[in-house]
Amino acid sequence: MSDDTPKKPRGRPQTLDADRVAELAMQAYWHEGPTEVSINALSARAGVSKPSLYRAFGGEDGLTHAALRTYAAQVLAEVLAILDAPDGFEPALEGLVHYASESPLSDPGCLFVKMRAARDRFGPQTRGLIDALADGATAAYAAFLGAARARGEWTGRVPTDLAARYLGAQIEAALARRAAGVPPDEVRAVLSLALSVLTAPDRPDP
Amino acid sequence: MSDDTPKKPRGRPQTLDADRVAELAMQAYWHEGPTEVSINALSARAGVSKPSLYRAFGGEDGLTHAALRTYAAQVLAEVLAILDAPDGFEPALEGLVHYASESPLSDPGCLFVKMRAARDRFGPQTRGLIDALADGATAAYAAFLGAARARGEWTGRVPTDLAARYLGAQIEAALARRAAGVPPDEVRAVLSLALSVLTAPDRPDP
DNA sequence: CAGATTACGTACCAAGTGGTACGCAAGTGA
DNA sequence: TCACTTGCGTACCACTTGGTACGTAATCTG
Repeated sequence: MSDDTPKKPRGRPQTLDADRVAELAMQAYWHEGPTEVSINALSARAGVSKPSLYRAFGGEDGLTHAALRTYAAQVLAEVLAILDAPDGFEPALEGLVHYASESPLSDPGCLFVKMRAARDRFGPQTRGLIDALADGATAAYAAFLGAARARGEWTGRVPTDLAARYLGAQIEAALARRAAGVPPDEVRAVLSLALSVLTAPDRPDP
Repeated sequence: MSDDTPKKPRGRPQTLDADRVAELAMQAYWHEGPTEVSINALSARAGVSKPSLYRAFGGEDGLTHAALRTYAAQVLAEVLAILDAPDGFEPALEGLVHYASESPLSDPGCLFVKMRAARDRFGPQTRGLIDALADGATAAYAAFLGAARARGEWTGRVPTDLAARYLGAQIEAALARRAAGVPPDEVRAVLSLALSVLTAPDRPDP
């Protein structure tokens, strides 16, 4: 037990900061679109030679994987934390709407949504991470709605699993429209209207 | 007055059928995604030399423009005709839902939606057509809803222009999800739920 | 000091991109 | 028949893509 021995490596010291590069790649993919940024451009912008990139990430798949991983840890986690807010159902939902429609954080859209849309342009690692994150998101939505229902804060008639998929679809659509340049207040108006299906009281049977 | 004189051209007779090529390009862009099909591949598949393509369409912009034009005349027109169906509001809406969620016509998604999403990858002609079609679609939605309201078939409380944008956004999202491989019945479920906002009777003030 | 070991970037690779120069084939008119 | 006009495709262009072979610089061990 102790492979944490900090024995020094023998050769030339490493000067490439992989985390910094991953962060930079994430920003580039996020703001300009993952299919619009080439490895050539990225290595030039990061001031790092291409072979160094390949050494650190093992190819384009590794790079996109690292970028999405960084995004998930840095942005998605924070967003999903909204759902665990202790204020209850409707404030949490309002938090989600705010994030997806008008938050500056979502002004360039959502890297995950963009990568999901271009899913089959990526390698196996990245695809796997995309799928895992997608599953995680819908699971989080389902748990959120299930808990709200259990607490009696949500009394909608829509089945929980459909509502979870619906919520995910609407958030995703809002983020896509945001990335496409639709003004925030219009995105919000449409999204709020869509989610009113969940929050609206049961309509009386005719 | 008469430039319809059918005087024969003097040189070599033209063998390239531009309409056929445009149709073929449309199919390729539609089914495989407009950014996934290169001019090289297209000219090879059409059995036509690249210079011939450039002579007929004047470059990639002209080709994508022609493809989208073909799609609009051949598919979009038919879809928008659903809105003019004489059966009234709800059947027309149901027709739209059917088209966007489960019709085999929308199995590969919608070329217009795909090109709109990749809008700034195209040249000025194509971009112009994309914008024009987008305006036309929202105008058609607004006219549809306005007419239904005037006829008293639609009594929703949502303002007409918001409802039009909402309808457009939901249809577009459904088509995008369909192209992404989401199963038809799930697309339908989500879309129906979303549109129930429009068709649902006013909820009584609490 | 002399090896051994490691990370570095220059300079390359094949393949693909959109786009075109140019010679040649196939017609028409005189 | 012969010049002229027009459409056609071979064969190229410069450039970008993802990816790598290889010489060299920088460090540790002996």
